[in-house]
Amino acid sequence: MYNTKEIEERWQNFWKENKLFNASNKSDKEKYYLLVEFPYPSGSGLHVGHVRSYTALDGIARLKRMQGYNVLFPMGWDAFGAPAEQYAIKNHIHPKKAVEENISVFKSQLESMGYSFDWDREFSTTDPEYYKWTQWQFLKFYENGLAYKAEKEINWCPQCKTGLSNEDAAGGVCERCGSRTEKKLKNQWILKMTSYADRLIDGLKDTEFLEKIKTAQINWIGKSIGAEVDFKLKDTEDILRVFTTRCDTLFGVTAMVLSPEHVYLKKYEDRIKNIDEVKSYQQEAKNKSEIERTDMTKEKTGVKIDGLKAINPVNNEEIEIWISDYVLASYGTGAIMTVPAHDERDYEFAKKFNIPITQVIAKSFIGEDESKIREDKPFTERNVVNAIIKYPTENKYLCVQNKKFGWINFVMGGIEDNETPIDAAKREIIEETGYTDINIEKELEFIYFDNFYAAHKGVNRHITCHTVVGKLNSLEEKERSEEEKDLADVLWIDEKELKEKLTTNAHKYDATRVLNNEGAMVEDGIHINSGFLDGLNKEEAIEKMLEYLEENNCGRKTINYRLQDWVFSRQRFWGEPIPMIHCEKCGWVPVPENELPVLLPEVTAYEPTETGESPLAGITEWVNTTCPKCGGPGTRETDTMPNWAGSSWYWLRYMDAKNDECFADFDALKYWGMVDLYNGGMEHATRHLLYARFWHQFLYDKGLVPTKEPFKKRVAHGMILNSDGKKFSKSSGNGVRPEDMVNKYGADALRTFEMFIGDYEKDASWNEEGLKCCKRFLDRVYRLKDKLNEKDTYSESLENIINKTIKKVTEDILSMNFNTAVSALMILTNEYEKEDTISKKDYRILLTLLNPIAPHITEELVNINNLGEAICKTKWPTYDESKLVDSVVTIAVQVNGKLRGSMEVPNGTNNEELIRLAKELENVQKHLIDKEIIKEIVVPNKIVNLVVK
RNA sequence: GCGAGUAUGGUGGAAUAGGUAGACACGCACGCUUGAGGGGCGUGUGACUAACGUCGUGAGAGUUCAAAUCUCUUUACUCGCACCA
Repeated sequence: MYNTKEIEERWQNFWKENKLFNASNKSDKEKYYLLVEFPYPSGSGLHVGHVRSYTALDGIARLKRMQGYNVLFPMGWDAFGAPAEQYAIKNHIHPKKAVEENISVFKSQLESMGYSFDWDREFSTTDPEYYKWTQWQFLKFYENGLAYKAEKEINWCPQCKTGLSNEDAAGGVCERCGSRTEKKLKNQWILKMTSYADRLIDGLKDTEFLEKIKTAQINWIGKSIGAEVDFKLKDTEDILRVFTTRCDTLFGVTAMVLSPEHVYLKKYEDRIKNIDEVKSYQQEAKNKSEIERTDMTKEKTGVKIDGLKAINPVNNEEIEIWISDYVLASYGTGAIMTVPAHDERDYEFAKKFNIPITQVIAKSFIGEDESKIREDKPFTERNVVNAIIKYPTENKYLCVQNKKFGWINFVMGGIEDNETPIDAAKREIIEETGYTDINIEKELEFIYFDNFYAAHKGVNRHITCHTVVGKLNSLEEKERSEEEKDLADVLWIDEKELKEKLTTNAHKYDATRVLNNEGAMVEDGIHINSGFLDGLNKEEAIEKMLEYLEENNCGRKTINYRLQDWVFSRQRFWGEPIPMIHCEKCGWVPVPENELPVLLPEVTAYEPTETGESPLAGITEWVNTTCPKCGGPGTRETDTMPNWAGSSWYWLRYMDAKNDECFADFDALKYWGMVDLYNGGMEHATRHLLYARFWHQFLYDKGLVPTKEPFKKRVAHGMILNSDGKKFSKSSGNGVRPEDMVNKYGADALRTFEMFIGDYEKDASWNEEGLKCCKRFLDRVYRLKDKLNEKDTYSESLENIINKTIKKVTEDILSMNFNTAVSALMILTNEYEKEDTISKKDYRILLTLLNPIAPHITEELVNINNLGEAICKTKWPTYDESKLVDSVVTIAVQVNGKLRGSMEVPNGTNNEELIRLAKELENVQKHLIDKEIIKEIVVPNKIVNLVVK
């Protein structure tokens, strides 16, 4: 019928020759900046996943251009980094050469898809003209004290022989090669990203990122507000500083725990009597992989330090100090105070090593239910025990039901002065239920408070509850007193029903604690055993404790972040050289700006070295240089930047890509401002976006860019999965190559299909049948040319649907609901097919609306049918509001909310008339017989509902 | 464990200021076209029922004249973070 290849090439050349998609930096038009993450030009070529997001934004770009915007829609290459280097090593070609080849494949693939990129602004992060400015910006960080060199334990991948950021080595596995990472000390360049932590959170307010992206970033930064507390180290001048979010629990501290890397272990080596044991534990921790260390299912380990003790600043108690690998060196101060009563991990540790557990917070049900007390009666204090007793053989629990009020609860009663809670429980069980063969196993560790009106004594009880747990060995019993029999019935309640049937929240709480076998008491409550904090709730207690700590100079309010500074060094060849020179006399000296870029030297071997140094370290003629400051001998930094560096400012370069005076002219930066819409994968929601925002915020602070934030709106496309719903992977060899699909069905069909495949934000499974159907749809559009008549106005019968479709397609594309936009165009096509003939204008409007998604075939059809100027040179259509209204509407008629009929009426028929007509419907009348209408509900133009009785 | 999200026919998915659930497709069935295949065209297609009807948006409650949509509870799956003190 038609040759897609021929048509596509013709129009791609037409766009190129006429430079139709080049954005101008000077224009009266309103600007619109669309950005897709620039690809990594890998050896495997373009993926169907790329096609999805590029087509989506291309559609928006084409539509916006036709709407009269000056659209910037650029493309470039993120070509530095380990994968390009690995690829080069594997295929024995220079990375530069490999990158060039890959880029040319990628570019021709992109061009064959018909994307409307402004190729005049293309660049690669590996171009010296680009990385000159990446280096220049690094120097700005350095000048402002935000780049520093530090000896830092890094994640080391023995396979790739390189240092990795925490991000690249998440979970103790190298992101690139999947091998286990080790820890290694290295002197690294680090960017002080943590000093922007708050800004990175606050700045989100100025963006319209997807909510889930905002939360992901906030979680990643992991801000937590707490306090530093200084414990005196007994018999020394030192203090042991810890970070805690719960300084209110300081009276519950029963141990201190240091991370195995803590500096005091070295410093006080001589005092530690069991230093050998400590050292071997440190060694063990070091040898463990990150995975083993962070495996939460494993049991806690640790060693008590014999010879060091800490002093609790609130009560001067001496506290034992331990080391354990559950305390991380990298967070807070690398040491913690242990409050086993109220922290799960500390509880587990304490149980394992028999560390005392001191309850300092008690759950309280007081004030929860005012109806339980009588305001006119006095309060009395009482100690009470609840007995949770299991049936001898089944999962049932012993309860009693009050005959007068119906309340159900566990056996409970007061504890007399000479009794333990266990004694009291036994006595009460015998009295209340008659069972005698009782085995109390334990008393729960944590008490709680409750209150109620004790009717038989005429007083309100303020009770302190102890809970005991046990079972009956047998159902042996003795007769209960008449009084008890009158008061309550004995019930056995199944484990599953327990929480529903128990009356009070306090007893439900007890049931939960026992059934779930709960450990630490982590809920909020009232402070006890806490000196000046007793009786306070959590917030009050934290505030008061902070005051105390500050007055006594032993602590202060502090904020901690999960986010860490950005390790900016890589021991690799294929990256931007870090433009620093080391001089024996002057230390680290920046390369003068006029000597930038520091070019990568030509080398023959770029494989990483066994020593862990960058391959650059071996090239003495490159390394040896003179110190820019004193003129003496100097050596160049041989580490290179991570591949996140080049992508941390690339959107700025697009604004003025050929500038050789500066990274981009300030007027150009001002003209384009924020990226209006930035699309990329969810996998970049934290790392790339945070690095990019950090970088941009810094440039803003230095007055180098005009906006606080780089991106206004960020969206994320769903992945294209294979037909089994799994990720495409190289190893399983199930990839779909876009060029194969283009050859078979054409670029337009592939574009249309990937837009129709489903919700843009959700993952979608590849299915070639669906692609065929989209090709069929385009064929149908093509065949409509046979119905053309000579008229140049909309066909009257189609006017309404045409206007509706203009509205729908415009809104849907701009709101990224591409699937429903395609669906609307299919519906319009169906309508056209029902007509005997269609006008030129009818046809042209369909082709125009379809153009952003299928640009080649639509231009071709306009051209061969003499429908006027090329679509991409014309205005995007607007709809006529007055033509959107249907003259006749269908009204659904319901009786009691159930559909009983429908009727066609003129639009705007009044309510009385609608009700009258509705009642006349045969099927409706049937349901009105012998019924009285009590309510008539009308939603104009939609529904009539008759409520009958 | 914490955080976020998702759940609708045989399938992909439509429909949320609450208002005819299943648009548009795929698949399937039947028919027409064709020597046949492919392709095209047409009709039908949530379940149960002979039918009137009844049921139906993961499950269970609730609010309402009316719930896929709002509230509460709950299950499963996906993603992110995870011994973060």
